[in-house]
Amino acid sequence: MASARDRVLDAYETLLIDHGAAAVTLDAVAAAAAVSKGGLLYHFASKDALAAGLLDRLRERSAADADAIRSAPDGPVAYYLRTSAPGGGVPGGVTRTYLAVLRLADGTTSGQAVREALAVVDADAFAALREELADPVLAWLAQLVGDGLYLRTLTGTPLPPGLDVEDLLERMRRVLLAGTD
Amino acid sequence: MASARDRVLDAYETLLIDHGAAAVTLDAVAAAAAVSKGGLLYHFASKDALAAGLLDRLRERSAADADAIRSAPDGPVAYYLRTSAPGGGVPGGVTRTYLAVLRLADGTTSGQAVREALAVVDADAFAALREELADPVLAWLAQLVGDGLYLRTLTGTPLPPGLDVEDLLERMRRVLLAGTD
DNA sequence: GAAACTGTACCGTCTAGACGGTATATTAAC
DNA sequence: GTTAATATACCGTCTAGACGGTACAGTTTC
Repeated sequence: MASARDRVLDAYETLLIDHGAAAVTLDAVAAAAAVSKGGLLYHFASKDALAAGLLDRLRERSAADADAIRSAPDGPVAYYLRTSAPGGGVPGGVTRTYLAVLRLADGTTSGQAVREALAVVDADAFAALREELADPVLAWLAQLVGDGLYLRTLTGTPLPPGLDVEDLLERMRRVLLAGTD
Repeated sequence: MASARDRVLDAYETLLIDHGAAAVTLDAVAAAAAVSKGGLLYHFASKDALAAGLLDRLRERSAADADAIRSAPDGPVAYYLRTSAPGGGVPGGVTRTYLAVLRLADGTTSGQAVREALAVVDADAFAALREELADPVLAWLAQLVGDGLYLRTLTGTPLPPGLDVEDLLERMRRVLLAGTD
């Protein structure tokens, strides 16, 4: 069994993604992590500290993902789009943490810290995409497409009927090749 | 002065966008709308009814926007991207309502209704974009770029340095023209 | 005179966080 | 080498405050 601290963060992510920020109470997180409320507060002294812990995890995983994206066999763009897409069941790793953090992106209290963490992740991804695409506008375009997919994953909006991510990838490849002329 | 009902919905939007869903209490909405709590509850019998009222407004404005997008001088794509972009100060109209509703898109209670409303708006936009772009993959691509901009607006993530929406638009025009061959 | 409010007082529920307690492992004292 | 002290990792309960919603009597607007 994973450490209690990790289990708490996992449960926090799950609750954020599946039931939204409103459903996230300390009691609910503790119950989902199979930890007592006292135990939870031992590891994270407050709800804000819990959020800060998730941001730390996001930064860690984003940094670790930077290596994966650079060494992806199909290239950064394909990797980025595939991991952003709603299909493929429950996302894991950075994507999961990223989606959970998006749910925290209110304008409230620690909202500033959330925005800064998201900005770092986006900047990392942009840098990784630029390794494949020298043209910054094209890299930005590719990233925005991926972000659009993220938004759909976040809201649960279905894909247009008859289309899937591979169609999109194929077209993106053509667009990007043509753009590098 | 606008009708109290409209002022309540305006205040609700503002609170959602500027301070997040957590800050939205009935008291806060009433105060921001310069309406008594009793008056608020006269128009919207519960918090759920208030959310439902915002979804109604979103559907109305989305339908009204369908006309605007079709008759946009630069074409649907340019219109969609420009109104999605974070720049240009506080957004108004559909964009504003859409961003507010995104903040409601938790996995909770009325989350199902929210997702359905967002799906309708997205389907409307997709249909409008397809009037300019016969190829569904290209239309989807254009929409995803716009949605990526929405996500940035939502999270307040800054644009990549040295780039703006017009750079993106110019590149999109080239991509889309090349794609229609 | 009805519709559209205002203003206030109140209730029940939920929640964050405080707090005190427990079990065990490690270290220090003698 | 055993006793004492300390640190770590929790558990379970309690409380003060916030929030949604009710109730209702009065006031303005048309």
